[in-house]
This record gives sequence, C-alpha cells and structure tokens, in this order.
Amino acid sequence: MYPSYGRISLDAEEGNGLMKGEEMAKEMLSIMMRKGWRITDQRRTLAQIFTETEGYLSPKDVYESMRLKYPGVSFDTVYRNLRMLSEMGGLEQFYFLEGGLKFKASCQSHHHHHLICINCEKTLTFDYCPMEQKLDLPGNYKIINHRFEIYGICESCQGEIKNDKVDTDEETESLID
Amino acid sequence: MYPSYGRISLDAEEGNGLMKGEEMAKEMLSIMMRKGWRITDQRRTLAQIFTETEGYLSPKDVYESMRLKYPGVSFDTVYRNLRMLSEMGGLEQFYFLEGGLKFKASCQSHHHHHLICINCEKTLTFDYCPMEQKLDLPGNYKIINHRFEIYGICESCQGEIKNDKVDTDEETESLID
DNA sequence: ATTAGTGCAAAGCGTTTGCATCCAA
DNA sequence: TTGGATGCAAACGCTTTGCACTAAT
Repeated sequence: MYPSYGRISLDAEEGNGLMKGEEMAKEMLSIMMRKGWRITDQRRTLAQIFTETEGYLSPKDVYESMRLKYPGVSFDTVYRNLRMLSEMGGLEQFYFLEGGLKFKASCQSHHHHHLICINCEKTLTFDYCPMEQKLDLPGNYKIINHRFEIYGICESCQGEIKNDKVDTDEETESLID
Repeated sequence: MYPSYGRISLDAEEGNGLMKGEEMAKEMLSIMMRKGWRITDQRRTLAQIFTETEGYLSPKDVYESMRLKYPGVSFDTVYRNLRMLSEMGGLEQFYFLEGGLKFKASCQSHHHHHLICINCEKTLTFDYCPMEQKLDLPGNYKIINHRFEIYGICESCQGEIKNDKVDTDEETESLID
C-alpha cells in the first residue's frame, strides 16, 4: 500500500548541513537577544540541550536534562521557554499521538522535510518538497502552509526491533498523529 | 516562501467520491459488527454525527452533538468510542496545535491526502501522493508511513477573514502541529 | 443469561497561571 | 535600578480509570 522511493536531491545526514553544535546554540541565543529576551542560565542550558540532541525531546525530557546541569529549574520555566522559542522559530514542534508534544532544534536557513524513525525518533532532513510540483488542488484554497513527513525505522533500529516491537503497522498508526 | 501549485489528478470535492452520507454510516456500523462490537444507540448516533459533518470534530464537539440526540451520554463514553473507532480505522485523527485532537470520518477505500482550511477546517481530499515520486531519501530507513497535508484558506473563508483574522503566518504556524 | 457497554465520579497527566522573589541588563 | 525571568503552588483542561448498573446479543 505504501509507494516507492528512490533518488532525488537531498543534503546532509544530520544537523542539516548548514549549522551544527555550537553554532546552533549560538543561533538560538542570538534569536533571544534579537527579540530582547534575557539570556539566563536556564535558557543557555536549554539551548545547549537541544544542540546536543539528535531526536525529539518532550518537555519532560528537557526538564530532566535541565535538572542535571541546573538542579533548581522548575517545570513551568521549561514550558515557558519551550513555548517562546517555538513561537519565534528556534524550535520545531511535533505532536506524536503516543508521546505527545515534542521539540527539536529547527533549521532556520532552508526549507526541508523530515524522515523520522518511529522507534528512536532519530530524524533526518531532506530537501525534496512536494509543493514544488505543479499540484492541481481541488477548491480554491489560498495555500498558506504544508506538512510532509515520512516515518520509518532507521538502520540501527531495524536490528533491535525485530525482537520486541514487532507489530509495525499498529505502532505507526498510533505514533503518527 | 511557499511554493507553486497547479494541475494534477484529483477527485471529488467532498465525501471523497466513493462513499457518502448514509453509506458512510453503514460502513462504520459494519466495522463495529465485524469487530464484534455491539451496536448501541450511542454508537449509532456517533456514526451518524460524523456522516453529517464535513470538517473535524473535537471530542467536545461530538459530545455536544451526541447530547442533542441522546441526552444521557457521558463524556467518557464519547472518548471510548472515538478511540475505538479510530484505532480500527473508522475515523481519522488530526492534532491541531490550537484546538487539540480532532476526528473525521475516514475514507477506507483509497489512499489520499488532505487540503485543510485553517479557518473553518473544511477539508478536501486529493489523490496526489508525494511518495509516488522516486524519492532519494537519506539514511537507510525502512519506510512505514507518511503524512502530507496542505493548509490554506478555503474560498468562503477568504472573504470573511480579511476583517478579523489577519496575521495568517502566525495563525498557520500555530495551527499546524 | 452473559458480558460488553454505559454513566458516574474520581484520578491522572500535561500544561498554564498568579504572584512574590530574583537577577540580567 | 527595574522589568523580565524564575520558582512555587495551585488551577485548569483534556483524557483515562474503577466500579456498579444497564442493555445488546
């Protein structure tokens, strides 16, 4: 039932090819400054957590990580900052039916889509965008935005999964909102 | 920033061209029977509500509608049945960042994607699927599923919106998860 | 008659809010 | 110095659960 795939343009395997690690953290901090936000220890830590993480983080994940480096944090501060950073583009939000809302450092510099592992949530980016096609859409909608994601099982998970998590169909059905 | 669109295959404007109204309700009820579920008044009503609705319904919406026809319903029964019907494919779930989880009768008969109005949530279906392309994806993921949705403002909303809801960019950013 | 489905109430969980305190600018 | 950021606690909304009762098969 699910179609073919093959070759087309795409770029980096990980960070997104234009920015990674330290650079990404700086980017986030600079966003904060530009918007007139203060750079607090918590926010510095927050930025760093996301630059060190490949996959998605739930607010809870972030909270746990924050506590390691900055024991006093409170949950609501984490939420506040996640929300603010998301709203102005520093983070990308995804909602997983199982797992709820999660966050990931976003690439500000170019348009792309995601290939997400439904097991470990490791995410790769690729440049192909279906909107580049001459789509003949029904109705007379004024197009504003779109969403295109591909879900699968990454190479390193393909081995492990075979044992425990088997019923891939159901897994997927529920993981994708 | 957001790309072009033009002509390509597609089908019906509404139901999805293969099933509508009564037929859809029967389909849902038959699903229940096949699975060995009992057909209760509440479930019959639930099925009917979705066949009469074009857009998405939140659990709350459904609850309100249910109460009109069947005053005694409880919220948790609505949830239980929404969940069950979703799990076995009778309903499609979408999560809107603002508005939360919503449901819509699903088309079992053919693969398609959605064009969703970010104002009224009226949804049209179209047959074009980006996975038909020969995509050259990074990594070695075993592809399991995908998601492709286009968000815009439908014709009838384009007039109304201009007055109140203006800042389309932000609207969208937050509506799409 | 059996057993799934319902309604009720209460709990659970993730997220948000008000407010006094703290601290980056 | 001072207004934004934080931590705390409480509230909030949505969803789930346990249990006795009801009703479809």
